[in-house]
Amino acid sequence: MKEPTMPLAEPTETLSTPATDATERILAAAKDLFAESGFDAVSMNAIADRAGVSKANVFHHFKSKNDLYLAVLKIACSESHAQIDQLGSDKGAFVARLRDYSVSHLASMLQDEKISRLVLRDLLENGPQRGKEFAEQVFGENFAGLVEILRSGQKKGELRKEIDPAMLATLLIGADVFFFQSRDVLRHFPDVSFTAAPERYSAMLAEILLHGILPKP
Amino acid sequence: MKEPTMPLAEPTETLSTPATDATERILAAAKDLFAESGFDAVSMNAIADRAGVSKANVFHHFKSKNDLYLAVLKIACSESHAQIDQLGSDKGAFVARLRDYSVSHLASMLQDEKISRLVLRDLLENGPQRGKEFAEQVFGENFAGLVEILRSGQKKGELRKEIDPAMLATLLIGADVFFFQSRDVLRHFPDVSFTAAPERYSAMLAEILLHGILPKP
DNA sequence: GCACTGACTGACCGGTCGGTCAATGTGATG
DNA sequence: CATCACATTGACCGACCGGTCAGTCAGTGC
Repeated sequence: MKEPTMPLAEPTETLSTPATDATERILAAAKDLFAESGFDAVSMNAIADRAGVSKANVFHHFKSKNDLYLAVLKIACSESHAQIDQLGSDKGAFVARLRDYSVSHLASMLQDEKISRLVLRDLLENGPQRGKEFAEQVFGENFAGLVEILRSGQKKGELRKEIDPAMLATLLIGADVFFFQSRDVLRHFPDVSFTAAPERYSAMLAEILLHGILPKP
Repeated sequence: MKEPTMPLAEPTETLSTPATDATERILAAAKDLFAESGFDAVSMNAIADRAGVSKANVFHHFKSKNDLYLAVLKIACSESHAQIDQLGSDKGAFVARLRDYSVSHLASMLQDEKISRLVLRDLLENGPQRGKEFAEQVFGENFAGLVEILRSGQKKGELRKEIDPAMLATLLIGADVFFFQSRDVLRHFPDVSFTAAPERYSAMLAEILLHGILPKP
């Protein structure tokens, strides 16, 4: 926990860097630590140390620990939202779209692990609602978008009528979330061979689901 | 957080109850609180209060907070293990077995919510390994048992050869874990209709998977 | 020169944390 | 009754928590 690193990042930039330099360093440090260990397990001292500022300065830029956490979560949610937006491309056949969604969704989760962990932790924790609103909105739009894709496919007859789109969406997202959460554990099991190859996991997932989804095999 | 409840549970039993009365009350209180809020967010004072004893007495029966947590987790794991053992009944056809497993597994998770939350939290947390060994063992045996069922079904030709048993097992367990974790969130989504009916969720899950699994639809 | 501002800091606050300890009560054994 | 083992307790400790505060300092406008 002792990291007095980066006392001064780039001394040559002291004039060119904006006044918000410290604020951004604090946000970055908080993002890392909150994502890694959660709200309770991170102290303002630790954040200040990693950001290279004093604890009092953190309170100068953010009125409370909760405020800082909300700021971090808001940024994470907006970044998450941006990634999700470019997921539902309307091109191609339904099967291709679903395969694409499966691969892209998991890949985007793994791409910025910190953000995913941050949002997921806040969303699935049942403690005091800190910023559950933001996280739930992101998750909700993600979910609704997927349901929409499935429903449109269902109307065109590319998805069996008996299938509940919300159930299938839950299964798709749940499979990705579970992979994200448990890959470190699954890695220890001899039977599991896909923990290091998420794209293979996505492909197998789509394969299993499709052959139960397609109306005519 | 103020619950001075049960100062004396049953005063008539003071003699009939064994000397380990306090120990059991401490374990019960710790189980509840740890399952509800996790290790860090629970103080020894809170546990002592709920158990109706002094904090010093808790330290008399358990040498440290970590020790108490491990004791709770050990019990939870053994109970979890007992429930899992009666899951893999060898009777019936493969399809029925898989349907049965899907329903029973989720039901057993929901039956003792505290235990499930406790084990899952410890297992999926990436912080310091408190008792990850125990939780991982339980989860591992659960997983291995399911893989075994699937493999035997595959040998008899009741499961497509292209299917990776470990992948299918991950999907089955992951679907249940995700449902368990996110049902409070999913409940807020208008498209979702199964949050209050886990047996319907299990049935739909089996339905989707089977029609992709069965070699001849 | 001077007033003003915002970034920044070390020292400090009340409170809670996990953990310790000497003292007291109690029940069984002799 | 004396003794011993053990359950139980309130008082206490140092460490750390989130948060506050008085004050330093560099830059800016007049």
